[in-house]
Amino acid sequence: MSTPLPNSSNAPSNVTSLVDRRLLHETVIDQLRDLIVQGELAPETKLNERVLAERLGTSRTPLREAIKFLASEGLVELLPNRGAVVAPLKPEKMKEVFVVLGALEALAGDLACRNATDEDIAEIRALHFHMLAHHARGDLAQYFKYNQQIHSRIMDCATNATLAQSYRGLNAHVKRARYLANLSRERWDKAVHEHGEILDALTRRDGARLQALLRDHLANKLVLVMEALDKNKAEAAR
Amino acid sequence: MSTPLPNSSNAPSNVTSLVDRRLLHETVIDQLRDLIVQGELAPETKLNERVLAERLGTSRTPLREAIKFLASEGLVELLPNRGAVVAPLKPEKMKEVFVVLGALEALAGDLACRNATDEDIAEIRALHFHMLAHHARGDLAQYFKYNQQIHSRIMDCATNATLAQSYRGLNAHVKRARYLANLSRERWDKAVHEHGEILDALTRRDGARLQALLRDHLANKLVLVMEALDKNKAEAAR
DNA sequence: GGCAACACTTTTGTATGCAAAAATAACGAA
DNA sequence: TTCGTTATTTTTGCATACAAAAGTGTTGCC
Repeated sequence: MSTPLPNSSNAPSNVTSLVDRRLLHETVIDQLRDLIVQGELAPETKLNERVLAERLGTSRTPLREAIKFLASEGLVELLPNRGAVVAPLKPEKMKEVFVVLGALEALAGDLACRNATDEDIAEIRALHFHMLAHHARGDLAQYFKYNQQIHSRIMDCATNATLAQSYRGLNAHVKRARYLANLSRERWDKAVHEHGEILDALTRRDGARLQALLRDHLANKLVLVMEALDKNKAEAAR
Repeated sequence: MSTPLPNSSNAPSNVTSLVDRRLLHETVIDQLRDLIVQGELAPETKLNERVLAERLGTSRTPLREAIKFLASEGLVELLPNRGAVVAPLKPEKMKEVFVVLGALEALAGDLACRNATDEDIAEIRALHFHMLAHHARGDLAQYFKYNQQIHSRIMDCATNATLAQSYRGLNAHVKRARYLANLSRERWDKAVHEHGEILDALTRRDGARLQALLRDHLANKLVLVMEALDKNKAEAAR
């Protein structure tokens, strides 16, 4: 997968190629995570080591290490003596994740109100308008992208790497459900409106208010995901 | 947890020994985590694969898988082409962890107030008195044990496995700092008093109050750990 | 003595090999 | 047919082997 820049500069050889310090099993972790989050590997898919290793152009050893890593993140489940599967998308699990995510985002919002610079907030406002543009155009994919970026920026403004990491891990689960969403225009408009309020609270640095807004925002998103999950299940049963 | 009833019936032998389904790399994960949390492997210790594998009576392959798993939990750090080290105990990191842990415990407390049965609370009260006993006796180790159990029980009462897992992961970091504590009697008494209030709030199922108490309790603990960390650093520099 | 270049050792990262467990297929009896 | 049993294949789990990188020591030069 695209060997990154095979040292095109004619630099002296003692420079231990600052580019490809990337380890194979780390790229495998990222690739595998992407496959799962993008839904390319559907929930409950069995991860056949031989096949996957070949697909990723590596051997089983780094792949197995990557699987263990992602197992700790919860994206895959380890079945003793039966390998691993992509973690199922259970409604019950989703509820749990959203509750925790709500607490983490609320915390991030509160911290962000204290720690964000005016430039940070300006940048989030810019992203917000980009998002509005894609909403107006009805471009869901781009909308999601900027939506994620906004939440991600708020998280960054909290300046708590540990918080950010916990968030990312749990958010990966939610991202998997994204493609199910199939947002109604009404819901979509509502979510956008909520984002407006979120931006306001952040601008006013009203931590308590922002906390509440983010929690609600997530609760609404949960409802959406649950509906989609139910519909999906109904279709599968049909 | 708890392998469910190891086949007490005299069933035919085709039942593949429900007891030792435990996989080697899983036991290695637990062993290694323990070594780190108990402080047997001090922060920043280089994890020599050959040596460690021998020590744990296994080969490098399962050990490396375990290391990747714990890296995702944050207990070890991966250094590209240079192996792995036990994650350092940085004050900055501790602050971060405590903030997140505060949010998670607060959430757990709130949920516990709604979901705990009266029996659950009775059991926590029992543990509380055990803890008081060990406090009275000045037995710090046993005190810590029951202290942990109480917090752990509250977490269980929240009945959110995802929350519990996030909590455990972060709490592992804190546990590592435990042996540094060197509690003054005054501080200790204060912590015990806080626990009394925590039990009260839980008994009255006052979620808002319990949240605040747990957050404060953790904030106080952070102060303690920071002092210990500073003292430790000062000694190391001397 | 200090330091740079080189050879050598150790350690990590990846691939492969092999044994045990699980999945699957083939077979036979009710 | 359907179920249960057994043989075969596949897959996993662990150990080992090999190559590349990092680490260490030595030599020679200033």
